[in-house]
Amino acid sequence: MEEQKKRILLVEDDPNFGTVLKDYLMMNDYEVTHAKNGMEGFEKFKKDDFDLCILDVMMPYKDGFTLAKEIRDKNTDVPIIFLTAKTMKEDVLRGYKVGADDYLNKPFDSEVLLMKIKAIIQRKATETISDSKQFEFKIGSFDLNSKLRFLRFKGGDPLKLSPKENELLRLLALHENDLMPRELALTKIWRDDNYFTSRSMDVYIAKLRKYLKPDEKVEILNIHGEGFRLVVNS
Amino acid sequence: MEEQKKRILLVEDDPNFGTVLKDYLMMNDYEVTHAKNGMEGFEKFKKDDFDLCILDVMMPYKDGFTLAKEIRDKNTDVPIIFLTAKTMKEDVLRGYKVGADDYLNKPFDSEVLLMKIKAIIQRKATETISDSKQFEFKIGSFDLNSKLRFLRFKGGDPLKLSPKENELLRLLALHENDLMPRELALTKIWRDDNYFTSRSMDVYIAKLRKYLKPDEKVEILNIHGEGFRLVVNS
DNA sequence: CTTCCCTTTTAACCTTACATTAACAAAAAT
DNA sequence: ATTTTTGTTAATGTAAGGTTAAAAGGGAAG
Repeated sequence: MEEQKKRILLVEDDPNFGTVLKDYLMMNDYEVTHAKNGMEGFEKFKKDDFDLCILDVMMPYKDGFTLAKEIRDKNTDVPIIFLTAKTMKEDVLRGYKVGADDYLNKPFDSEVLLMKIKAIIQRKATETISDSKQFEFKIGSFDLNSKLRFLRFKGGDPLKLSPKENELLRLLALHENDLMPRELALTKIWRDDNYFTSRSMDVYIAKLRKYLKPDEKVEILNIHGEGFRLVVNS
Repeated sequence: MEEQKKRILLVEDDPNFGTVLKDYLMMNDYEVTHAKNGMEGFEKFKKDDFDLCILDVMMPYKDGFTLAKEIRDKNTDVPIIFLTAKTMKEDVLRGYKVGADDYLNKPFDSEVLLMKIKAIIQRKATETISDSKQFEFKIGSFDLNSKLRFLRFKGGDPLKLSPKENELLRLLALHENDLMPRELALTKIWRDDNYFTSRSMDVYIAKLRKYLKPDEKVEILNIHGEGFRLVVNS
């Protein structure tokens, strides 16, 4: 059963150690983004959604704590694990202060790290209850519930949407009446922008158009070379 | 306002170390129950509600893991911290398997322990908001008593549920009409998310559907790749 | 220790759901 | 005019879920 891979942001300045760790994590089915310093780490963090951050404490320019604090300011929820050089009590305490979820002393056992990662990610998974209103949209006379993945026309029987259909329609709805760039959907939903994913997206646009036909006020327009626009005519 | 003191169950066979640790925790405003071995630990656990369990791994008669497993069977939520004699990888891994939240190697720094305790208790506190003591549910014309593990249809003869059936139905009921993520059930009930546990869960879903058949208004819907939804149609 | 019963997991087989790719048509851009 | 982009439908391959049955565990009682 292919689960969605969990995404990890790894910030580690030692290139050897960083690469080894990255490879190890990737071998264990995580999608890893490796940043070589605090600056880069923060940039990458802002660009993407991660399920976990692993931060080295000792780094030039911007140490792990400072980075963690910045990350916490943007997002109070991502779990953070610190890698500390050795048992430095101050480090550990400071880490917890900025809201770390755990720490590991180098050198550490890789299997233990894996277990911690698993435990932490699972923990977060159970916490995530519901931010309901993020997931409900009105599109003309349709109701889209993108958490339960259905589309209902005027209180009729809900039409089940596939994950991709759902995500795409949701993105369009988020940009209602505005341009939803092709590239955006491809990078956010397909996580890759190439000929095939692009054609795949077109197929999904066709499906959505079919679903939305019952309300002739709602249409998905193409903006050649740019993307699509979900419009609701009054 | 006087905060309710957090209750800790400390199971540690070394009388000296145990007493010192207990005193230290009490000095830091925790209410501590100290059990000298696994048996006693379990007895005390059953008698009271605790916010956290700290278990020594190495104990005569009943080691920390066995105890943890018993505790987990009774309560899937209490955080557990293990104290391991030294960095024994096997211990650590085994600990996580039975659902530990963390572990500490002896000798450890007491301040670090305090931080961990604080972090863990806080974590649970944010998780456990409304989800407190919900053990009785109305599901269409069924009554589920998940404390006694039975399901009754319109006041008829109660059907006895197995532990897993019960837990699963309870989770579904807690999320009635909403998505109950697969991952949630697997991590909370099966404590592991892999192909086999996932298939096992499907088997249980089939069983529950059979049990719920008498009321055709009640159904368990699948949301492909996400989880299940217990719906009660009006 | 063995047997029995209850629970859970594993296996097997089948159905449904999804995403991708191909193929061809139509628009739009150059 | 012809190259690129988009529209649409259908075919294909794979993964997830439904269901039943058999195997494996585990605890209590004999």
